[in-house]
Amino acid sequence: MKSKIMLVDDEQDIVTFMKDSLEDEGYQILVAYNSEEALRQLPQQPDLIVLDIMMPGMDGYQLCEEIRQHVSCPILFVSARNTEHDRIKGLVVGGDDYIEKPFSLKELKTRIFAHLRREHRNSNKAYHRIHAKNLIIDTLAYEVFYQDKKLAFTYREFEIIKFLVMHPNQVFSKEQIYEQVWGIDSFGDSTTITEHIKKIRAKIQKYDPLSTYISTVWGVGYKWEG
Amino acid sequence: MKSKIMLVDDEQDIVTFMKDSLEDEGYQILVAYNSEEALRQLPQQPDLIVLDIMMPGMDGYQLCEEIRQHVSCPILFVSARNTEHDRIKGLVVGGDDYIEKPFSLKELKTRIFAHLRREHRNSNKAYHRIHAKNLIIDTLAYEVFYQDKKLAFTYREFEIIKFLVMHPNQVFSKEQIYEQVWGIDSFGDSTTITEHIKKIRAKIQKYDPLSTYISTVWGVGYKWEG
DNA sequence: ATGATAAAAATAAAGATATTATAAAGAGGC
DNA sequence: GCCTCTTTATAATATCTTTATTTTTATCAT
Repeated sequence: MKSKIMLVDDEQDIVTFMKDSLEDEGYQILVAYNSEEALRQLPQQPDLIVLDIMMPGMDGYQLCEEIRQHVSCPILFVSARNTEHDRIKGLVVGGDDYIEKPFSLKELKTRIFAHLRREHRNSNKAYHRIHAKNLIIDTLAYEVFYQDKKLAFTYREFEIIKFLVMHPNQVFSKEQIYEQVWGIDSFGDSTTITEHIKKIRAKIQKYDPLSTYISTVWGVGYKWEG
Repeated sequence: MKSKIMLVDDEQDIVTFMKDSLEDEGYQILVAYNSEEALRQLPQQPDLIVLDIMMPGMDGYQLCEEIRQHVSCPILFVSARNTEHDRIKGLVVGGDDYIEKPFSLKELKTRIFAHLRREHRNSNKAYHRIHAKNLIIDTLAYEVFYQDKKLAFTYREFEIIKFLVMHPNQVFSKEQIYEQVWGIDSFGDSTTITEHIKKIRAKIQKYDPLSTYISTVWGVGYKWEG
């Protein structure tokens, strides 16, 4: 899946320069030569935005604040203005990074890469140990602990727990869970989820009878209580 | 909720300097004077890590890679080494930012704040939370809150609220609502909408008897007051 | 204006339906 | 053969829909 990057700068040469180079890396690029164009393209949901500060009309700072009303992706400022005050202001208005002009392409690329990787980490929640109430779920070792006791879950059970735990407070239908755990190309009856959930609940309840970990949202699905 | 920040640097003066200043800001601080200490404290799950590169024993780059096996929080490098190559390497091994020594406390604080804010944005998934007067509607968790109280809505009720909330101040006929919530191919009597609206109103009114959330437009339909 | 009338909406409660929980038996893999 | 997974049947609930009745609202004639 290609990441979408929006470049906002009134200097066409620099934009072209960045665009070509980033396209070589396999990114999909959206270009805007002023703030209004940028806002118009926002609905396309870029994964990252590179923003010049000095632009005619609405400047980069204002644009950034505006963008933040709608989108939470990383925003990198690029600017020739380079006092500490400028850098701080960039971060204050909602930016995530600040690169001085002139910059090397290599540094730009690396920073973009680092930011996207972090977004990816976040969406993946690649933590390998997740604490959830009184449980600790080790997604690599396939182990669940209640305090020092190890709870024994089967493969499917664990996969279900893992999936839910990684997206706490979000309701998933039986079908969604089935698809996630069994794979998109599996065909089978997702009523088996009900049964697995029951087993999971029973095992947890044995150690922690008071808390609810997986709750049923009637007519919708199941949800991990975070 | 205080954020937990871990400082890793072998220069004790600098650590103390940062620690005092960050504690003033209300952060909770963990201190490590070398990489081993840092790793030992990792299970305490800091929300952000500030990392010096040049340290005796395992250096900052190696430590960063090690940390990344376990934890996905933002890592800020702080270093006197300041070539482009150094900065890039920091990002490559999994860092999220690079601050040159000597740095101003103000810039350090601002960057820390910006990173934590981003984490917060990500974990909050604020896009799925709609604020409407005194209610907060969480479309992923299928939950509605009045201040801190959770209101219990059934599936259909929730879907109706969700639909109306997403188009505030716009009147929809019973048929339109029915079509939206039940699906275009459903056939049934949309008088059931009346009943559901009643239920919704009753539940909200229990907590907020003064405001009107859903108003009736006689002969036309219902409307969410935005 | 006023009151009668008709239409729409609100209410209440019972009946019907659908979803989930439970239990137990059967199938499949190592 | 044992463990896990899946299926099936049944029970328990929560939810949805319908119906009947009352109330509200708008319209219109007087």
